[in-house]
Formats: sequence, C-alpha cells, structure tokens
Amino acid sequence: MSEEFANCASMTLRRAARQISQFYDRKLQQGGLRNTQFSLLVMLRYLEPVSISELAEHLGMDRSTLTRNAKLLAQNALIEERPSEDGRVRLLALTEDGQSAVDELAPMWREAQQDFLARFGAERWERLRAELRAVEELISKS
Amino acid sequence: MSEEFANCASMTLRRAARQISQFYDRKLQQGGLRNTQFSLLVMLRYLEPVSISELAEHLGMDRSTLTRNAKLLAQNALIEERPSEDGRVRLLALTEDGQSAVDELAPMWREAQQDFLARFGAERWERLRAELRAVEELISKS
DNA sequence: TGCATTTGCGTGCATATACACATAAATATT
DNA sequence: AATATTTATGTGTATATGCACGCAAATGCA
Repeated sequence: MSEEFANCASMTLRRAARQISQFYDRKLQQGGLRNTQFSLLVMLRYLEPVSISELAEHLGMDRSTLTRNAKLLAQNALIEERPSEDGRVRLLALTEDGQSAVDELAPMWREAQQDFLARFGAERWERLRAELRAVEELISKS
Repeated sequence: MSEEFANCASMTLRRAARQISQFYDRKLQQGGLRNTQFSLLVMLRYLEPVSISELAEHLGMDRSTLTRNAKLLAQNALIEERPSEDGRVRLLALTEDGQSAVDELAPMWREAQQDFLARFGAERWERLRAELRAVEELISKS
C-alpha cells in the first residue's frame, strides 16, 4: 500500500483497537461480558451515580451509543436508574449484581492486562497510553 | 476511576479509536463514505485483485466483518468480484466508480491527516504509529 | 407569567464488529 | 478413485457506534 495512506491515523488506531479488543475479549469470554461492557461497569463504579452525558464524556463515546450500551446492561440487571432532581437527567448506578460482576471479571481482566504488559512492557505502555491521551486531547478541540 | 482499571489497554485504544474515527469522518462526510470504507477502498487499490481473507488480514479485521463491509461497497458498485481459478476464493477489486471515489475522497482524507499531523506532530505520530504496530505484532501471537 | 432557548436524552437509520457454525471447493490420504 | 481433511467463505446472532432528528424538562428573557 502507498506510504501516504498507510500513514492514516484513523485506520491505524482502529486496526489496533480491533486487535486489542479481541485479545481482551478472549480472556473475558468466560465472564459473559465484553471489554466494552466491562469498561462501562468499571467506570460506573467510580462515577456513580452519573448521568448518561457525563459517563459518555468519560468514555469518549457518543451519548446515543451509551444509551444503547447501558440498556443492554440494564436488561441484565447489572446497572439501574437512580432518581434525579433534574427531570431530564437519568442517573446510572451499579446494582449489586453489577458490582459482583465487576468483582468476578476483574481477575480475567487482570490476566489480559498482565499478559499484554508482559509482552509489551509496562513502562513502554505507560508512555504509549500517555500519547494516546494526547491524541484525544488534541483532536477534541474541533 | 481507579488507577488500575484506567490503565486498561483495550479501553484506552478503543476510546482513542472512537475519537479519531469521528475526527476523520467529519472530514470525509461530504464524500459519502466513512473512514472504514475509505480504508478498505485504498487497501484494495494496492492489493487488487485480492481475496477476502488476505484483505481482512491486511486490515486486521475478522473475515466475516470484511464480508459484510465489502457487501455494502459492492451494492454501491464501488467494488466488484473478479473470477478466480480457485472456486472457493472471491477476488475483490475496485470498479471504475470505486477508483473515482478514492480520487475524490483523497483530498478530504489529506485534510484530515494534515490537520491531525499539524496538531500532533508528524514525527511524533510516526513514533506512535510504530508503537501501535508493535502492539499488534505482540498480541497477534496468541 | 409567558415565550424562546438551552439542555439531556431517546429513536430511526445505517454501518462496524466478531464468534460460532454451516457450506462448498480444493487438497491430502489411503 | 473414494474418503478424510483442510481451506475460503457466508450466515445467524449479538453487540458497538454515531449522526440527524425529535421530545420533554429546565432555564433565560421580556
């Protein structure tokens, strides 16, 4: 492929994201959740109760995407809705089952994470992660 | 969020990929194609005629995913099927419309790419890109 | 107070993604 | 040659993703 298009940041990042997703999903498979769902639960654990918009912001995800992803977890009773003073806002929080799910999946996630870090290098990943955050920061302003 | 889970490589990469995708898609929007479709066409341009499997390998994508993505482009007559000696293989290639689409979208892609490189830095991106390739290499062996 | 605007969210629509399984064609084995 | 195996692909099912649009609630303004 031409060097020019091969340099595409979107293609490169999407491709890497696909592969790393599969890597983690293989380890989480026994837990019955995908890495995206696990990330949502983990994020909720530290932000609850939190609105759809704020949670979407933290996940770098469109609000409509989060609405649907959350709906699936709510159907499985892993998350629930909390009353809100502002009638427009839907506050999300983990249920007890949701907290249990995080606890049960955490070891599988740790195995994936440790496996990845062992291959790639923990410090090397720290630097890469910082660069990816920088990418997000720089393109968010437009 | 806890430092431990915030370090998740899958979440970090997926989030970055979502954002950069939106960044590129905004620029490609007038062309009527998404960055994923553009990448597929560009890749085809340099590999055609190529089988589903080989193309999927180059895109780091599951073959079944590529089957469906290709189907959409075939419906819009941007790609076509070429006869193959091996009866199992479906060889994909660009149509004339497909080549025209690449030519028309290339300037939009270049604007996105240059905009990104101007923000992030071309050399800095080269290093980041190399690291992302390394991630793919290291996790592919499992 | 009453209307206009803003804000938070859901829905319709379309694409993207992959695993498990099925099928057909080619190849290997006996 | 007949059968077993491998290979390339498609399908069923489910989740993931986001834009455009609409609705309802809150807020700002006259």
